[in-house]
Amino acid sequence: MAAKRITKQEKERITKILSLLDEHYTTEYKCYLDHETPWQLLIATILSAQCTDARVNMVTKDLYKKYRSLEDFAAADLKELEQDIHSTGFYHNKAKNIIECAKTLVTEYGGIVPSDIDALTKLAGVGRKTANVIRGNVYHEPSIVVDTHVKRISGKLGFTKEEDPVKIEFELMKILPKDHWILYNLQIIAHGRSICTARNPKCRECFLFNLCRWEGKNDE
DNA sequence: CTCCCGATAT
DNA sequence: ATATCAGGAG
Repeated sequence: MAAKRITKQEKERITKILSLLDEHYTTEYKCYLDHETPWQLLIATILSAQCTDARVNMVTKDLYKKYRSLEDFAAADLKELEQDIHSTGFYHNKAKNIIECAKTLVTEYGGIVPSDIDALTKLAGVGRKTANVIRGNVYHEPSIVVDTHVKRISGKLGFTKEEDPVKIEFELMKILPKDHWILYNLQIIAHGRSICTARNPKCRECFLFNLCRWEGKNDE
């Protein structure tokens, strides 16, 4: 794999951005989705598609009291589970996927969430983003999670011009140091929620203002 | 590319 | 009223 050629100035800009992110946000590998076990994080992440993590945490709080194991989810009644997760949206697909995913984990993986990217993405409702969340937060394997915030903000920062999440993932792997791969996602989510929001980003309050390449900066 | 979909902020 | 939220599958 040919290394992406980056100018010295660009490398310094990236280093400054990462160090400012470290300064303002967490440097812990602490996930924003509440969970006690790997399989709980997997289900929470499936539920998090197009839904705020605050909402997911409200739902999982009761969900994990009712369904105490993967076996419970595997044996769950579809309509009942749909009601249990209703407020997260996409509840038909999510409920169906969670049950199928739980069944596969119980019957084929002995109830253990795999760390292999291919094994993970074969599970129902688990795509590349969810798989990388598990790899990073459960197994601490360096991985780049490209969610809506990483996609939006990486583009604005000038880290990538790609639109496809997989291409963005590989671009970021080339320019970000490996020890920041997991952290980058967590910090960008925090930044994306507080300052670099999708609508009306608060560029004036942004500590990355002078390092950002976005041409639509609102700076009066 | 389209569909899935409720809750919330603007 | 509408855009957006830790996306994934057909």
